[in-house]
Amino acid sequence: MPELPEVETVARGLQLSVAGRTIPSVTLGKTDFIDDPGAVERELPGTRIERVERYGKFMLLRLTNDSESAENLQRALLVHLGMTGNLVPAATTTPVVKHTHVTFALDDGRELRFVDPRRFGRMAYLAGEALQEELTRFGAEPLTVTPDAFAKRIQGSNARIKALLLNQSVLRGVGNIYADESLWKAKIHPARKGSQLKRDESNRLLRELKKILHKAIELRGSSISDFVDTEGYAGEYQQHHKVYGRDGEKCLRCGSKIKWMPVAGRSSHYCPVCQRAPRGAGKRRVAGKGQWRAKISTKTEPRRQKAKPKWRFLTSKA
DNA sequence: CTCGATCCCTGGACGC
DNA sequence: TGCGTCCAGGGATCGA
Repeated sequence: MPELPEVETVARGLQLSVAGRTIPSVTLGKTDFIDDPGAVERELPGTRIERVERYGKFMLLRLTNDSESAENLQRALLVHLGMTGNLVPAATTTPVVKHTHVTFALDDGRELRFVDPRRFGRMAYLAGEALQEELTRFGAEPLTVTPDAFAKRIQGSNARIKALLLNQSVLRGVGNIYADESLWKAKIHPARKGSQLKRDESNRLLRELKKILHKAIELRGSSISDFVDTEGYAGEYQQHHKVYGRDGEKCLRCGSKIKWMPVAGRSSHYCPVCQRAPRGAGKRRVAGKGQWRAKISTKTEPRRQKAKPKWRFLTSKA
């Protein structure tokens, strides 16, 4: 599942493989994950992929056309890989795998294919102010944020630290795996409130998060299900996970049993001894009863049907 | 402000 | 073997 290191891996691969190429044409399959499919079909042909960057968990394909200088990169294709998405360069003779939803022809005869079985990925063509506006919705880049800025965002909130790490408007790029791993390394319980973290804890957390992200990038990310880089190789960081997916196994630091609890709607893996729980953690108030009950999952009822709101990059006001 | 619940989606794991 | 069911999870939205 692509988080910052996986997206960085793919972006670097694409920078080497497709930067500089022009897109003669675009072919769309299913489009329900595209903000404005018409814009992609209309605007992409004839543009050049100037460079490929990572922005949080997004990839930015910076585009130019003939009349623009490469310095004026006011157009971009934003691609979010969701959980199962990937952008893969391929020869046209390479068989098209199932769930290939977008094909960008390239001027060297190859294709860039967007494949995403679950279609949790997102794609949008944005230009000018809309592009700028979209990018400002996101928080700081984890690899470069200063300890001061990080502490300010964390300590200024009563939300739980796990939720803050996952919140893309606080930090951009951190997902469930690297949140759990960095909290374990920094010995901070996921349910601690941001405002309750001491400055040295906030510093430690950021330091460990950066180290983990760098190491994971070095190892081309974590391949949990079927993540592969641009050349088809799996990442290796999953072999270094200390808590993620290890519930029931022994803590590699103290030998206690790794536990699991839902925090911020996501499974959180932690060591109950190394990462001391805040007061009241693991309990919640049951509405109307005035009782406390263990928070361990009461599984949800069967869902009802509901109209599907079309996903938008920008909060639509029209 | 912060929370949980719900929805999107499909493949893989698991139970019978 | 072949069903059905549950689950994973990033992110938007909505109501509490």
